[in-house]
Amino acid sequence: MATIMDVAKLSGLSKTTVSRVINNHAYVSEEKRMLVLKAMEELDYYPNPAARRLRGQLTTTIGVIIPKITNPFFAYLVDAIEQTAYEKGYQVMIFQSNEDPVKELSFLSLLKTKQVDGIIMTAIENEWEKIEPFLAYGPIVLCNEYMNEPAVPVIKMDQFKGTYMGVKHLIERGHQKIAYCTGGLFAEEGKDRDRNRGYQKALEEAGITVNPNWVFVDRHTIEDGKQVLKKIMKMENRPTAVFTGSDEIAAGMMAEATELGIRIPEEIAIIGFDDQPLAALLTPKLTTVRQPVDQMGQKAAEVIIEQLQDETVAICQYELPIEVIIRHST
Amino acid sequence: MATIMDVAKLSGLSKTTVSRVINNHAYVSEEKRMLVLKAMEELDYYPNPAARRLRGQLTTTIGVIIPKITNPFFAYLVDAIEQTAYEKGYQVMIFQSNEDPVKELSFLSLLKTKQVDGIIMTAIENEWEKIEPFLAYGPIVLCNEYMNEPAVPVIKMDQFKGTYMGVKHLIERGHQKIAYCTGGLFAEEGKDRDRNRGYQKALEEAGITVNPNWVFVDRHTIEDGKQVLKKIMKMENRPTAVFTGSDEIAAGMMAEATELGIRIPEEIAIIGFDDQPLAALLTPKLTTVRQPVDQMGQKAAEVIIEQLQDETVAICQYELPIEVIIRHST
DNA sequence: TTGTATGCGTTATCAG
DNA sequence: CTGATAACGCATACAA
Repeated sequence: MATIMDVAKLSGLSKTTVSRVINNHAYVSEEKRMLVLKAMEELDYYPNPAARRLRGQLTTTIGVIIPKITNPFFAYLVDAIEQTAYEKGYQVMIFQSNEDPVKELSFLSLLKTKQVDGIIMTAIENEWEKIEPFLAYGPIVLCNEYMNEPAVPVIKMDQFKGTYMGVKHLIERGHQKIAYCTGGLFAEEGKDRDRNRGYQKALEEAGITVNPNWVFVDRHTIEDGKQVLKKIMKMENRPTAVFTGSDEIAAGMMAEATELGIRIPEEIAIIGFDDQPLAALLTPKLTTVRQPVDQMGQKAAEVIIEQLQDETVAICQYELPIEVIIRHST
Repeated sequence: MATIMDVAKLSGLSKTTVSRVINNHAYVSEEKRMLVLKAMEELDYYPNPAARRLRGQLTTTIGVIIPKITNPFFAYLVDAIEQTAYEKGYQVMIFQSNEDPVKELSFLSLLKTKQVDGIIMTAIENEWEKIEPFLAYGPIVLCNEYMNEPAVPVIKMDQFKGTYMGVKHLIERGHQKIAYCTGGLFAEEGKDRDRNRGYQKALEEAGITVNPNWVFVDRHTIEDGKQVLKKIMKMENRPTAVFTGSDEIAAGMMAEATELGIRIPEEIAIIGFDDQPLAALLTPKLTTVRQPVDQMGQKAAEVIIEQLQDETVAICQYELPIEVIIRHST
């Protein structure tokens, strides 16, 4: 590995001058700049990131914290971020928290030693009070999650509206008994709070009251979906439609329904969330709420890079549109 | 961030001694060791990886190069690797090559500056001659790919057998006209060569000759699958079964078949590859060749860590079992 | 406009 | 058994 010293020697100049051209400083004569550039080329020189980090420099590295890469939603999100970052000359490091707050904190602390210049968080496992101090070491951007304090840039989707529209679609189809399945809790605050409100609002407007028996919390996987469907089918008074928190859950429900010989949407209508490729492959094709995951990833990358390049840039919130894709499961 | 110097001061010892206890060197009295440990604890000290890297030290970081994270096969593979590595105290960095040889090389060169201690490659985009030199900087483990030279550890699955068994299953079901769909080329060497051989062997044993019109190369996506099915359906003399290179392709074919009102498996039987969660969600459920991706990822992580911890360890090849999961699409 | 000297946090070498 | 010192590669304050 060629070092800055090698370049200096070959070009007959000092380390300092070489460093200056690397970092595009002013006060370098065009003539010497060329000399340096030529030497760099010749030696295939590339600055050692470890040395830069040790100096506390930025290194065009951004970290992305995700709960789980096997969740397609996050895989696509990461892909979009990576794509955009790469085009702008940034590398991304992917960290799986597995929803473990301790891991999340340990990833955040990578900022301290400049292992990463900034971090995009796509979920939040800790109290904001625990996360906030890390801002001193580098920018944090929230993507797909948000806090009420406007201390950091946020890129999110209008989950309230998405859910509202999804449930409304069900109502328009004539359903009155609509179950609700969420990855979070059915609470005023915390995860999926906006979705919860969207569900409630839509029902309320139609003069329907929430039936707590039909609210399923903390459901994530295909297996969860299967269980939920089984549960529903055992109920005496059962819903005719269900709004789910992800296409996976919806897929699990559909698989179980097929197993049990229950017809969709005739006996039970199902709507998903995300619009993953999977959705269009199911039979019947799944009606779902599309999240513009590519746009979101792209925006998140753009915003954090902007923060990195210009510390004074304003802190904004971005809300991306969301839409219901009507197929054949409702 | 506390540094080694802070620890030294607090414990009343020198940097050197502190460094010695960090690295478990011999020749440190139990008494001072305790002093140091206590100070480290108190200051929440953690060695700066950048400094270590600069010194050319190992840093318990392993890199994984994958083509594309949105491909569920690789998402699950990465997840398994990450899980295993984490348990053993290693972090993993994920790099997407997007099948770009240049990117692959740039990731490999991270070894030079010890950004990563070792690399697991899950695909190979360059000639081995280009990759081989990087071995001088750290171990490389091949996972899901292999070269004929035994210079590096390899963890692979018996793709030959998997394909052979899959095609044989089709033959046992009475099919004689069996199409073949691969992500690589239908060549003696290169990507998917073992699968090609498995297909040929199974046909040969049954006295069937390969029909080149029924061989589809370089197919990867759901969309590709749809196209292939359309093509097949337009043929005058068309196959009654098709062996596909991935569950995605199979899913695409099935979706298109449903669209066209073609019954599976009656009119055309389809077998997938991978056994992704998706496979059991399709209608009919997809018969597929299961790849033990979790085991493979785990083994890959174990092997590279072994290499890292003991340079003299033997270079082995591991071949994992593979099986046909018979469901309802064949 | 250019160069010298210093320090970032570690570990290795060598002397005590 | 312990400690001072140099070196890893780079960027900056300061000098020239």
